[in-house]
Amino acid sequence: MTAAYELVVELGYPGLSVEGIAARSGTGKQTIYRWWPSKADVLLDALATKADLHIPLDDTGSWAGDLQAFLAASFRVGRMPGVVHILRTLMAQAQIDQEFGQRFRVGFLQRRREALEALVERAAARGDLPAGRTARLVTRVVFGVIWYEVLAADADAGEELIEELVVLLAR
Amino acid sequence: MTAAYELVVELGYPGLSVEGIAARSGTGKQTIYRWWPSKADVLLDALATKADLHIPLDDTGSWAGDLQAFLAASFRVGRMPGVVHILRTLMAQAQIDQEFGQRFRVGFLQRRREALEALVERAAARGDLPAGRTARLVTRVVFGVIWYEVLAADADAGEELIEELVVLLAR
Amino acid sequence: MTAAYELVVELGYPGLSVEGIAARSGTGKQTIYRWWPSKADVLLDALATKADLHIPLDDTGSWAGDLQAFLAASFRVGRMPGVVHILRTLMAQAQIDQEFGQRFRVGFLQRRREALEALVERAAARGDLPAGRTARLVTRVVFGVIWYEVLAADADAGEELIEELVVLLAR
Amino acid sequence: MTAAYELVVELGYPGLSVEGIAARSGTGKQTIYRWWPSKADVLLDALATKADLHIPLDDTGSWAGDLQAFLAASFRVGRMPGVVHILRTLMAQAQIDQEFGQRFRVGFLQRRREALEALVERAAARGDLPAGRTARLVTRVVFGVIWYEVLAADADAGEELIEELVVLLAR
DNA sequence: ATTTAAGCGAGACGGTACGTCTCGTCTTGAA
DNA sequence: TTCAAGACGAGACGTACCGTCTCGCTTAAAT
Repeated sequence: MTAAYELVVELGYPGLSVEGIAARSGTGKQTIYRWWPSKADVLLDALATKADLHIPLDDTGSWAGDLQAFLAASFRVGRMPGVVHILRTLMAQAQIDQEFGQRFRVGFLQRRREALEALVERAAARGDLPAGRTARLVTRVVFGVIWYEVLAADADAGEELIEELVVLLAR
Repeated sequence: MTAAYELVVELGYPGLSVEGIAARSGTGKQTIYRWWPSKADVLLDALATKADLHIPLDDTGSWAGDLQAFLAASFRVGRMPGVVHILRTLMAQAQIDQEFGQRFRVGFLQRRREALEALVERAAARGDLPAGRTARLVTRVVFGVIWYEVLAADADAGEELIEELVVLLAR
Repeated sequence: MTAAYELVVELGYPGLSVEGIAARSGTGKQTIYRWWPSKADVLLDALATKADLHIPLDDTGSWAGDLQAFLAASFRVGRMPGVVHILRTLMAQAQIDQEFGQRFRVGFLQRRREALEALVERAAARGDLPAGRTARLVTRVVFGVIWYEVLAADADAGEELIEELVVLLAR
Repeated sequence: MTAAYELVVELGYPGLSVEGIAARSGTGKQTIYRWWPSKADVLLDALATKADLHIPLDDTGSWAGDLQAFLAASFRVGRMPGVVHILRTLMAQAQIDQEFGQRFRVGFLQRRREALEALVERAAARGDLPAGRTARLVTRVVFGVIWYEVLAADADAGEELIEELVVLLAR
């Protein structure tokens, strides 16, 4: 079901209406309102279902390796068709719709931040985290760069950015 | 005129309608459409008019000092009432409305990026830019962190983040 | 069960929904659809059950007396709380819902017409029916006046109308 | 404009929706809501516009003649295609929708009643009104019979009913 | 005593229409 | 000639019910 909405999204637009989702998926509008509080939440579920957003947290043996893997996986997901478009839409809705914003921040953004924080803590425990790289700084820089890329960039980021970030944050 | 819209915005909402702006400012809707292609552009103008977004590019003598000044000024602007709300709304609209997105990226985001790039170039010319801090990396990190703060943060950033960033990017 | 719906009606409105009836009576919607083809039919049954609509056809010895008794009984029923409201609703539904209209006309209106016709025939047999008072004319006039009272009147009819009708139709 | 809705009505049903009226007439829904408080009021206007409901009140010289003319004109209007259907729908809505009911009773039913009352008064002044035919009784009987015919009859009334009524009410 | 089946309450489902809202365009009337 | 005021066509919003459709659960009869 969510898969169907995904399609709507890919073709889709901010001319995406609950009306349209219902028509496309062959359901009534009420059914959608029964399960999701807003169309942004449908999108969020669709994103989670369709694009498996799992970012690997396997121990590569070093902080540099872990960070490199994390960034590479993140950019790989972003290269899937439609994903960037959905991410933009979700972040936009989170600004516009207070309540969805809350859900999005807690259920999505914070969760990802925690994943990265776990990596940072592992590095700290391992002892190969350079000085001054607090979990807070690292998450802000990493997710800041990623989201800025998604929301504000005119050109694709490419591999060099990953490399530069790894050098910056892991020496 | 733009000043009046500002007020609308501060009181305002994403329940901000062209209808409402016109009523509040005592003009007809048509008059607004004559001057701005969308209500987001009104907001953008209002932001430029009301909140002087000038970021000082005066030479403080060192890259660390320049960066520190730049960041401090940026966060100071963000602490003005309503500004963060407007920035969020503009970025959201830029995702939703393709054409405004183009104008916003070129006329606003890129312009600020160029300001910071000028600082980086000055540092490079001066010779006190640490290795690996390309203009591209620095702008992405700085604006990434700022925008992430604006769009995604649950708590205020505070001064420490500035300090950490300066240390990170300027040794 | 029908008694419960009656209550719904008395409190009720044309904001009367099958959903509401089911909730109020503590049953499922399906159960109602199992027994009645539409909510109007529920109302019709409720009317028959709750308000005993029996109109006395006992021989009073004269056509004038019979007619007087018939009219008095009819108006008495109409003065029961809720009955007029239900009658209005039923007649309205009969106009809107073709199939219920059929059932209502045959099973309710016609039945009552036949009762009055029997009275007219008794009068004719007795020989005290004034000239020109055919069964058809009498039923149309009597039920016409009653229903016009129910559907269109702004003020209550009162006793004088009965008297005038008796004089008109029975000399 | 109202003429267009008339068409909707003639094809129409209680499957008549504001949505449908708007689509058919090439307007937006809001425009309809701007001008009429409910779709029943649209119908009422359409009836007044399309079917000229003027009932002649010319003096025929006698009460019997006046009444005969009034009844004949009324039945003639009722024989126009669609008119009976609309009348039924309006009366039904008047029962269901309190506020429209008020408007319908005062602006339509009462107005017609007054027209007939004028005839009765003329007859009284002329002196050829039989005893016992008060204005109230006559209007109730005449409109009662007409509306009963419209709302409850299974077969058409025909001319004999007019004749019988004239005899009954004008000797 | 166990099975079978009917009827039940509950309520999700695909739909339709509601009346409200805002959009961006078009039309007036006064200054 | 300009512009405020606001009507207009369009169409999405979220709500309310419609009538149909499973679901388990409870009886009650038939085995």
